[in-house]
Amino acid sequence: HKDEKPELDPNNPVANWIHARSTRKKRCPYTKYQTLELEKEFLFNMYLTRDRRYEVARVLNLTERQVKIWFQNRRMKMKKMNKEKSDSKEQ
Amino acid sequence: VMILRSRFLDARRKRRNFSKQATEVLNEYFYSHLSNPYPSEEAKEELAKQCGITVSQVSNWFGNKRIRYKKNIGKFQEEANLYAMKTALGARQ
DNA sequence: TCGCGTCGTAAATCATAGGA
DNA sequence: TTCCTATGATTTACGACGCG
Repeated sequence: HKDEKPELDPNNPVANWIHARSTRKKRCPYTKYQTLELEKEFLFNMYLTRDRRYEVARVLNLTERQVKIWFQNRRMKMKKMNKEKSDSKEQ
Repeated sequence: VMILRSRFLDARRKRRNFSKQATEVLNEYFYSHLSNPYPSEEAKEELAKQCGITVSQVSNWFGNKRIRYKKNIGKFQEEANLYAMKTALGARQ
């Protein structure tokens, strides 16, 4: 499977499940300010240019990778919200 | 129609736990696929239909169930045995 | 080959439903 | 009513894979 397998015990039902690598950064909730600024930027444009990404990361004290991933996640959230909206309208 | 609509909107505002029957269906699938509890998109749609919830909610349920089960297998042992027995009895019909 | 896109998920955290 | 804990939803962070 994709992520790491910490267990090698074949009797462990969890052995073949997907597991996050131990090197993965622990999730760190962003501050209200960081989230608000990211949302404002997203409203301005759903996709970041290289320069905007650098600038947003600098101002919010996040890495460019974090900003890139935040936008990816935000687009997925928007997609999900749109789907739910259309699902509830039909039938 | 408007009643159903407003009921749905209310349900979104205030989360309700799933019905006992829905939880039953989800647990049956989970424990009978314990070595690979990752339902396909089609399976999720079928489960959603059976449970009267959305596909997203099915995904959430499996995500929560997998991590909570993994975090404390012992706590779920009794439940696991119950559904294993239920599956075994069902298979004989 | 790089680099950013989506998709599905892990794991942590949030919010609060519900029961003792 | 007042705590808790269980449960459903949301938020970060990646792995896998696609495409230009």
